[in-house]
Amino acid sequence: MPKNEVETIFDNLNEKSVIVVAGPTASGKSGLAIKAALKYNGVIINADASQIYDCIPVISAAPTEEDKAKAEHKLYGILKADEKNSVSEWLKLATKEIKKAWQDKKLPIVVGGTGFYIEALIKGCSPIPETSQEVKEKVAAILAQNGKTGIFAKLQEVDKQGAKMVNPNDMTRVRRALEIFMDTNKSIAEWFRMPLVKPLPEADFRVVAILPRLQDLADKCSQRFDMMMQNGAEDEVKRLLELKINDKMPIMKAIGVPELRDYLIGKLTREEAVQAAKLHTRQYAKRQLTWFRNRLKNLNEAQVSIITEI
RNA sequence: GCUCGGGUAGCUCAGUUGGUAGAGCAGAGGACUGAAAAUCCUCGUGUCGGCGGUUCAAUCCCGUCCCCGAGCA
Repeated sequence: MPKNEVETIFDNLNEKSVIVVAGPTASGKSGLAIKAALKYNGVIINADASQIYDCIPVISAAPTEEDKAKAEHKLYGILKADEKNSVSEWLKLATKEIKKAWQDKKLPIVVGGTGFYIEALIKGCSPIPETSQEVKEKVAAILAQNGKTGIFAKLQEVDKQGAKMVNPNDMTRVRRALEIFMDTNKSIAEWFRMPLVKPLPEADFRVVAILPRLQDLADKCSQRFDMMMQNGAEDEVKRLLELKINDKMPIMKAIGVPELRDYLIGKLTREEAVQAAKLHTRQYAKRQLTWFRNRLKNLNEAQVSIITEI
C-alpha cells in the first residue's frame, strides 16, 4: 500500500516537476531518492542545513562516494565551515539547480530534513531585503550589552507590533525582528503581511514524506551514530576544531560536534559524548516529525504523499 | 560490629523551625517567515526506604529494621 502511494507521486511527470523527499533524520530518504533518480533520470538536490557544509560528511550523514557514483548529487559539502548559511541562500542555490535540471531534461529530486527550507521552496518567502552585515553586528552588540531582556525592551521600544509577534526568550527571532526593523525601518509584522514570493511559481511539486515512528527512528539514529564513530567522526571533529570556528556558527552546532568536542577537551568521557549525541539526534528527529506532521497538512501548493516506511 | 553521611519524580538532587513537596535533566505535546541538526513554549500525585510511636496532623520529631557510601575496628 505505501509503495503504490509513492508511485502515484511519479505519475504523469512533466517538464516542470520537482520531486521532494522529506522526512526526519535516518528515515531512509537518501535511499529512496537514489532509487528514484536511477529510475527517472534524476538529479538529487540537498535540502539539509548541515549536509551543505564540507568538513563534516561523516557526522552530518552526507551521501557517500558510493551514493554519489549512483546518481548526481548537488549542494552537498559546498560551503566552508566558516561560511554562514540561510534559507534565502539555500533557496537561491536550489532554485538554480532545479532550473538547470529542467534544462538538462532531468528530474530534480530535492531531499532533506530541513522542513523550513522545503516549505520556503514550495510556498515562497517574504520579500524582505538581505540584512546588511553592519546591522547584524549592531544587533549582536545590543544583545551582548543588554542581555535578553534588554534587547527585547529595545524591540518593544522601536517596533511594538513586531515585539508582539515573537517570544521574548526566543533570541533567534527577537534578533531577527530587530534586524529587520533597523535595516528596513519597517516592522517584521508589516513584511509578514505581504504575500510570499515563490522562487519557482511554475513548478509542479510532488512531495513524498517519510514519517516513521519515533521509537524506530531512535534505534536507527543510535546505530547510525555508532557507525559514524567507526567511520572517523572523532577525527572529523578534531580537524574541524583546528579551524577554530566561532561556536555560534551553524556548523559548530551540528549534532555530534559539540558532544565530541566536549569529549576531545576532556569534559565528557567518550561514552558520555556518544550517549549525548544519540539523545540529541533522537530529540531532533522528534522535532522534525512534529514539523512535517503538522506542516504538510497545510501544503496546498503541492501533491503530498505521506508514508510511514519505505 | 561501631561511628558518621545518605535513602524524596525515570535520573541527579532541593525542601518542609511538623499542616502530605519542587528544580534541572529525561519524557510527552506544540510553535516555527534569511542561524532551522538552530531557537522557543506548555505539561510534575511521587507508598518523601519499611514498620511502629508521639501529635489534631509526620516526609520532617522519637524508636526500630532494611539498603547504599565513607571512616573506624
